[in-house]
Amino acid sequence: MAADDGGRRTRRRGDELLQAIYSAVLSELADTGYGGLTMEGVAARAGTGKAPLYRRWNSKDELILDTVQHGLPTSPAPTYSGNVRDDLLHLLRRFAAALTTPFGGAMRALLSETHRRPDLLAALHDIVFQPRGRELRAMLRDASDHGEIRPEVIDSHLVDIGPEMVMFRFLTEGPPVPDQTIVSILDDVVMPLLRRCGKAEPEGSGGRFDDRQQGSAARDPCQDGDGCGFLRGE
Amino acid sequence: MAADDGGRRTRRRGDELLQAIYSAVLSELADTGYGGLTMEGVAARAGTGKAPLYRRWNSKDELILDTVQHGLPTSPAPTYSGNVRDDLLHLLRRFAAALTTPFGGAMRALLSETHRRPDLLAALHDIVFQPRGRELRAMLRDASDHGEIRPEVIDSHLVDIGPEMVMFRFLTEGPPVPDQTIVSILDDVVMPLLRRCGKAEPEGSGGRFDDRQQGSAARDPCQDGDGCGFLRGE
DNA sequence: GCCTCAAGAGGCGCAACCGTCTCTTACCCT
DNA sequence: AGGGTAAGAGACGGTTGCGCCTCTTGAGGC
Repeated sequence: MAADDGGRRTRRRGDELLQAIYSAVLSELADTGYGGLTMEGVAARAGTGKAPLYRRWNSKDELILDTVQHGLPTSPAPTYSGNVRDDLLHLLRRFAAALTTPFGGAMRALLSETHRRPDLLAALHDIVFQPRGRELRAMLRDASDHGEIRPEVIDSHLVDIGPEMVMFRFLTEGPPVPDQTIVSILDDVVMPLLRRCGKAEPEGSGGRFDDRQQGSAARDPCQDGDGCGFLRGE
Repeated sequence: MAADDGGRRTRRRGDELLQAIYSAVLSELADTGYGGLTMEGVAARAGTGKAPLYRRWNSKDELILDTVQHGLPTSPAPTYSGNVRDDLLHLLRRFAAALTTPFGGAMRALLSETHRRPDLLAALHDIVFQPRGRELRAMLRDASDHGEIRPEVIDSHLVDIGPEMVMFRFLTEGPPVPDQTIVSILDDVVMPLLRRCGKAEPEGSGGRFDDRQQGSAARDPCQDGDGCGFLRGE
């Protein structure tokens, strides 16, 4: 009955079983969505029974949260090679490729539930967004040291636009994100913003801002140094 | 039992009832998600029974698709006032405000299902993305005629970045999108890209593109004139 | 004011899933 | 080798929603 074996004779335990369950949760999320995920479906896909699930987790929500915290695939940190465009292109392509795996479907399903599950949103930020944002910024710092990009953008949200737009295209058009879309995002949006183009001064005519709380954020977000996670300030 | 009346004595018919059902569907989508939406929940929230639902639609999927096609709230088309930044700021704020209503929650729920429901994705594009993209472009054409922005960006995806980023922030942080985020998106990303900053030429060193299919798309997307819907080419 | 139609309410059988449980049996430790 | 532990499988009662149904009653046309 197991989905991924033809007639396994061995009986898995411990970490091997755990990884199979995590993998099954991601696939179930991708296939059936958050609301459609069932414990029986996870058990069947993992080739196990419900008892091992309920022995480890008390509920579906706990299982999913734990999967986010410990069962998501990891990706290697980007490194600076001397050409920041090549590095970013590689990073965006890797990201787009990852979204074609169950990881992408799971992300889609999880994002639709974040307003009902703040703990899940926090976990996504802790596990996915902020670590990858930190790695990306470390790489861009090297690029900045070589004069390839403006240093002041590194601590701004501008850095995150590339992955954000790839993710957005994934969400609204589904995988795979075409390679030419990735290249366009990089060359038409990301590189111009990172390289030379400063921020636009609001038109000289009239009041510069009609906002209440513009402060420094509207002009130079995150200049305070922290508060610049991958997708949101922390 | 009805959610929105205290003890209605009247009995609604025709369009009044239809609108109540559409509204209930949107609220249910926002509250319970796509998988969590039930016909009984819709009926209860609309203050009606299941029979009027099944009299009009054969299934849950049909009801939801029809709601997308006929029950979504409309927004006034943006007009050019002489200052494109003010107009875009107003547009983005209006969009962000709309996302705090059940419309936003419904969009979140629907987007998580688009890979399973291509018809739904197509409906979203036909009803939401493309019409609004057309209106936005019409407004920007006026701005271009006044020399406020570069004319060549109007038929590119750059135009859509503003709404896209607001939507992305909504999806990953939940409503409401802070006003300073909107202002930052506008002044740090959208206006610089629309105004003066050309696209980046890939570094002179080495091969310009290591892509297979760069063609014209990587350098000047959508210069062919069509294929530039709000969120995707058509 | 009568008559028709459909709204509002909810019962019904069916199916799926939950969370618990029992039972057998493979794995691991000593 | 033997014994404890947990994996794999699935039965169970309970709950929930589906889709269909009936029934009563208010609304609107004539």
